[in-house]
Amino acid sequence: MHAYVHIVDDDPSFRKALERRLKLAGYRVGTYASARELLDQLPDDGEAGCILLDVRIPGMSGPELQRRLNELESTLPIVFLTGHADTATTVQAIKAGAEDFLTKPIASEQLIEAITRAVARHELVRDQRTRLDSLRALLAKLTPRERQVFDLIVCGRINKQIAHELGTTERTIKAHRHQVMEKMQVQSLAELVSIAERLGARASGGEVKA
Amino acid sequence: MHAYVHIVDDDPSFRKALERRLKLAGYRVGTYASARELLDQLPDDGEAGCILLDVRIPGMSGPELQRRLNELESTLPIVFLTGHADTATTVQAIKAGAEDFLTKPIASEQLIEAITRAVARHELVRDQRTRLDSLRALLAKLTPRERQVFDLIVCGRINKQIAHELGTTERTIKAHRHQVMEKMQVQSLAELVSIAERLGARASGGEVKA
DNA sequence: TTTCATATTGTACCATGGGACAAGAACGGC
DNA sequence: GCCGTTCTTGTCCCATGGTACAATATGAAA
Repeated sequence: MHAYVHIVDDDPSFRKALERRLKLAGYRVGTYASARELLDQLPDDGEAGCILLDVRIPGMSGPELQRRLNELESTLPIVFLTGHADTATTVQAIKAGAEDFLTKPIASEQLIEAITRAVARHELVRDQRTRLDSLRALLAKLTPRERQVFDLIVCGRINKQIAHELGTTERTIKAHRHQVMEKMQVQSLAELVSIAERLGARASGGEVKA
Repeated sequence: MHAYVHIVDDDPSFRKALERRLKLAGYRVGTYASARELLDQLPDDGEAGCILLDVRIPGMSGPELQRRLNELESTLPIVFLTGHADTATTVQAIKAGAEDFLTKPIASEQLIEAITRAVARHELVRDQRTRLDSLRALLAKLTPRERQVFDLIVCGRINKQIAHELGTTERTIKAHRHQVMEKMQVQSLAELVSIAERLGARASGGEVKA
């Protein structure tokens, strides 16, 4: 495996030591002295890996970096690694999605274990993300009108109703509907609804607004 | 609000003090000296509330009780409240879904805040659970045959294919299909697929096994 | 044995979805 | 002005879904 571990810590000697340990374990390693540094050369979500992050670092703190990465929709799991763990910070970090929260000094064995878990999870969420992105890309290719029709279709409306709601004819809706099925690359209504559900792009609507 | 707070702690004086504090704040309170005690008179998930749980209690530990409650599919959020918080335990508890992890002594303000959050979340998950249970109940009312048809319908198969796969006629499938729509209380295929997605009871199947 | 739930099947008939074949109108960019 | 995209609409025809009206068969339960 060629998983990439990104170490963010302000202590150069600690970074070096960790880097050596991890490279021996077969990981590729990137080191960063600050949150800023990591953000500037943002690691590629595309390859499996994780972030080893100190809580208290100069400038942007570990948890702040975590929040920033979440905003950027990074999928890289974060393993916190800190000398001084207070409960509130720990709770916050895990709630915010951190994969783990470890305290220095840490036994290699434990560290590797945590990294292995993190990398494994990354592969899962990364794949999941990729699939969703593909679907989102398809959806984005719909024209505004097609998107309207899409929404009504997955709400269970029939062509006649859609035509009425959009102030056009059934024939027109059939045309749009055809385009929607084509662009979304599905053969059945079931698949279309399934996609809508997974994208959260449905209004469940059983009720027809009279 | 009449939210119910369930206190599990082996220290009688602490329980009493906490009980007083919370009753003054307008909560209804149940106290338990051990995990066993709480499990024996399992609180009703139906009314909003949460559990205040000490980590180190005689017999079953806090985290063990948490695991047990998860197995029992309890929706009551757990707020851990302990004198001695080690990082590993904290991480585990939050990962296992605990709402919060606080340390004694705790200021009333902070405690109430955590409880308020926990109760609010409980109302959400409880409602969510109720909705899912209703759907599951509907699904459970399908006969084995109807369930087979349901599965194939939400995979996007058409009657003809379903009939072939189940070794029967299209007409029969129409009958079952009618029953399925009736029992699941839906008017459209879209709704049916939506339900299947939410219950995780679908095989996404776009591919027809030739 | 009778009764009920389940599974099965048939014949019409109508509503809806969807494709083939064709084409007009509005709008923005080259 | 010409071209491409989008939105629009029509007719004909067939496939599929859905319902009404009926009926048979099997197995378990009363």
